[in-house]
Amino acid sequence: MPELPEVETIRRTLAQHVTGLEIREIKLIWSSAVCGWEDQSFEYLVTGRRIKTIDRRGKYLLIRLDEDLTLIAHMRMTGRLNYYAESQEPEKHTHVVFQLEHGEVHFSDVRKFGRIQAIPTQLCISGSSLCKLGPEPLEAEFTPEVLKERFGKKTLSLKAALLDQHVLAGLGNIYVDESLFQAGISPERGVDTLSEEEISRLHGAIRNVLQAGIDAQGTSFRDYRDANGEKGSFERALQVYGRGGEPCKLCGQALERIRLAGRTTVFCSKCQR
DNA sequence: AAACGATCCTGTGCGC
DNA sequence: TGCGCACAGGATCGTT
Repeated sequence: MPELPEVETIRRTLAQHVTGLEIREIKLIWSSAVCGWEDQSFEYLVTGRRIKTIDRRGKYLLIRLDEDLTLIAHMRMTGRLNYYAESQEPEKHTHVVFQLEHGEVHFSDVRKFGRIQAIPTQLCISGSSLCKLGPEPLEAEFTPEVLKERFGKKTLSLKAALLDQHVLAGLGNIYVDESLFQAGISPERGVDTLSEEEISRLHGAIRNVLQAGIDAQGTSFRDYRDANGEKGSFERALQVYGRGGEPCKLCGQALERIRLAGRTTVFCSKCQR
């Protein structure tokens, strides 16, 4: 499932191929995957525009086009953006094909949850759901003090808080469980029970884990691929995610597997307090 | 206001 | 071997 490290990897691999290229034609195979601005169709807005840069905010990919238009793409669980230098027949779950002046980009999604939306760039700053997102965990402005402030007066579990994109942007089920393991803190703890030292440890663990994920080009537990169709390698470094019942790599005790905040949660009840 | 559950989808993998 | 069902999960919406 693309979380921050996976979306960042897609951003980097896609940008290498498509920066500066014009979008010549859109093929909509399943039109619900895209959404235009007001009554204008997605094809009308996007066709003929040039790709300037590609940014990322949390798990959102922001494809900046000229004339101040932005494509906001979200992969949800199984979405993919693939670049092909040569024209390709769309695969079974490909919903949109962007034909560029060189090559094409295919947006595919088995579970049909991913979306691409075209909106005026200024609306990304005020007026879209993007401006409600929490801070970027890898930016210098994100400090332990900011994390504490984001938790505020909430009383919910750490698991629920860290999955909430309004608290902190970019974490999903994999990296929340991994961060909490590295910090040695139980996902069941309320956010209001952490000491200063624990907040600081959690902050450091989140940044470590996300950076390691990016360095490994993401986690390909199931469906994730980058824009070149390559898998990531971070699944080999996973300490807890997907390892319920298996021995903890630190103490050997069997890892707990519970349901928390509506998500499968794996942790070590001995190492995480 | 905060927190929780239901919803959307389809492929995978399990049990019988 | 084959069938059916639970499960996986991010964000949004509605309800408590």
